[in-house]
Amino acid sequence: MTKHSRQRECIKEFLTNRFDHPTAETVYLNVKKEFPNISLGTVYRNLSLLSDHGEIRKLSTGTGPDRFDGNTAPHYHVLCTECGGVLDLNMENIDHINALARMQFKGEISGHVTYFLGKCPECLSKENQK
Amino acid sequence: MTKHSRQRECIKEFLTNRFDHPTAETVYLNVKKEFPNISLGTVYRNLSLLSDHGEIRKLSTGTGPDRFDGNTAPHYHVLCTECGGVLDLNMENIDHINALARMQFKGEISGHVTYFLGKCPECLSKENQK
DNA sequence: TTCGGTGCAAAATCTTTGCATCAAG
DNA sequence: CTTGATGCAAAGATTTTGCACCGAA
Repeated sequence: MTKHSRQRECIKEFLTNRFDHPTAETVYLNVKKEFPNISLGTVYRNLSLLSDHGEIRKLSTGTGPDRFDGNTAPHYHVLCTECGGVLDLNMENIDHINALARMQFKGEISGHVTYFLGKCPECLSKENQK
Repeated sequence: MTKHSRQRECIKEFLTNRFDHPTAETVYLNVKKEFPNISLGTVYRNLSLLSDHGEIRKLSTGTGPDRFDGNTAPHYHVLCTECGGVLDLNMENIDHINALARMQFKGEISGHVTYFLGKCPECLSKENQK
């Protein structure tokens, strides 16, 4: 029931080649180069659709707009508290914390959302230069 | 430099006695009973201030408005994917994951944000009644 | 031809802010 | 008095949506 769309394909491809977890606005600005008439609404619609289909991942950072990740393999992120950037973290899987949560919870635990806070290498070195 | 304010005191007290992690809107509606003229803006300003001072905690759930917790002791939460409610989880501390993150990250890790996804006991039992 | 997708603009949702006035210290 | 806090309304930021038209199957 989902038809093919060149815009959606372009959005997905863009995300697959970016590793800085861009916002919808950034995706919009870039996809606009290939589709000058595309609208932000279409970008949001496609990002939701791709995310619902598990083809991309949506990241909510608690501050500012949501970000999107073309890498759907399980991994974690670090949110830089200085520049607001989001970096990948290839740390080992920590699904064992789900079991810890289940130990005292009377409902059902299906998973968890975790991201780390800190400073990215760039902001850290700028700081040390002072 | 922070002056005392009866409104802020009331907001804090309200949060201290609620355990369902209300949104700013809910805080507003309730504090309004005591201060009929209070405005949403004042509620937001005070929630930010209290949060900055570490007197309450702000919870971003990735869906819908932020929620606030009067309990500042470290603990985790479960977000019910059915009703959207947020429940406390008194599980053991998992700060060891910060060390795991540091193992491969070249920047600085200061902490983490984690919440679990699942179904609360109420939604789970309603589901089983079908 | 059919029905999902698009562009555009308006609306919805959540939060912040400017400003005149109020009240705590 | 002085200065932070408040109430109100307007503005901001982000995301969603209605609708007429377009394009994929």
